[in-house]
Amino acid sequence: MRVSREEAAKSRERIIEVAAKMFRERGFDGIGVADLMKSAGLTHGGFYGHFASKEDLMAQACSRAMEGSQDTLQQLAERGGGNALSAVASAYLSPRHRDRPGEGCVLAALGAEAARHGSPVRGAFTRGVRSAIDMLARLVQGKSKRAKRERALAIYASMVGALVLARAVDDPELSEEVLQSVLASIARIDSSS
Amino acid sequence: MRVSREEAAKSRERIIEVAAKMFRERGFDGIGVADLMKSAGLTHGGFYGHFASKEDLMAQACSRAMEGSQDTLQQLAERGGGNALSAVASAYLSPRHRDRPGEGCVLAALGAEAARHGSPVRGAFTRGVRSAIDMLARLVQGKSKRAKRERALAIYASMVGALVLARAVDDPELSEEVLQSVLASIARIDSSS
DNA sequence: TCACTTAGATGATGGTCGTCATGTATTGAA
DNA sequence: TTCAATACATGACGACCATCATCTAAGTGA
Repeated sequence: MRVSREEAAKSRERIIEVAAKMFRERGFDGIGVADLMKSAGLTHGGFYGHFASKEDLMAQACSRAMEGSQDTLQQLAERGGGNALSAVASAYLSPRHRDRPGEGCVLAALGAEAARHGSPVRGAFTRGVRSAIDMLARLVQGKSKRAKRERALAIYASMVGALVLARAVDDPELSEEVLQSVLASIARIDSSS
Repeated sequence: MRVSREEAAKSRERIIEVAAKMFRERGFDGIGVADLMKSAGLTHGGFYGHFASKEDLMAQACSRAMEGSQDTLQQLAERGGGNALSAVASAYLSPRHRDRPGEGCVLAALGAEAARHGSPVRGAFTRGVRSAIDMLARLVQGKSKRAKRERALAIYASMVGALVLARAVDDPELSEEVLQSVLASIARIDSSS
């Protein structure tokens, strides 16, 4: 059942896209190659024609997911106008984001697991973190470039941590409180001078 | 090979202790029941005499790890004297903590994975988060109890997020920068009125 | 049009996993 | 001292896993 070059490229994209979503939803170990391929409308056999290994796909899926998040945040920032940081932060710290890990931040969903993997995966995360920091640094207030960057890092860390906490916790009220408190704190960090 | 009640209780403790460490190091899916039991000096057969399932052990191991972290932070706070928060934060955000997940914060190591599990595991996390917040709220400055708690939550989230970022990232310099920036930010949050 | 290439399907490999049934030796109670 | 209870060992189970060999049918370049 051969398909055209074009179709094959589309298949490859579909696999990466599906993987980017399902890894975030279920974790790297929570979904197997065969199920991934089935979700992309294929059987497991063709997998190793597209990717060197599952870890190879993991790295590519993480890169893809990072790019997606980057685009989303960029759009939020542009639409947010004068209050770009607050637009970004309140979308990131929304119940909607908390409840849809498959479309959300890769760091919050897979950061801890990524730490246990090799260079390809970690490299994707490193690039993603760098560009997120750069983007946030453009949105925060601050006297110097240095101060802005430091603030951006602190804000990014608190957003990621808040999402991890809000997801791990069983009590909806506590979960909500985490999101709200960190949102308030970010506003305070940004407006302090 | 039967053993005294006392010995059996010790075995049980050993299994929980080993699991608390290895789950944090390798993730819930990264270590199997058989290997866990071998690390505790036993064979896999006795496992289901002590625990109802692997998930049952996961929950108990997380509770145990939470208690351990709580004790560690408590000691740091007491020894830190007037600067208790800074003592806690700089230990939490140290390279040592980053590089030893097996003895460190469960939230940072397993929070994202825990979100994909059932009530027993999530419940352990909920209790752990609550007591960490309560402890931090006693260390931070603030006008009201309410303000202290909000600050404690924000600080906790930023610490957890910073550790996740610092571990996920491949570049040692960037990793160090994350820890330092968040440490500085926490000091600023605490001293701002 | 024909030969070559190749995307993807089928199926098998050896390994690991959680879980449970059974055996056995020792403890703890009568 | 005897006997039931039980902590742990051995071993097996069915399910799943990543990976690869092989086959096929259809696209591609000549």
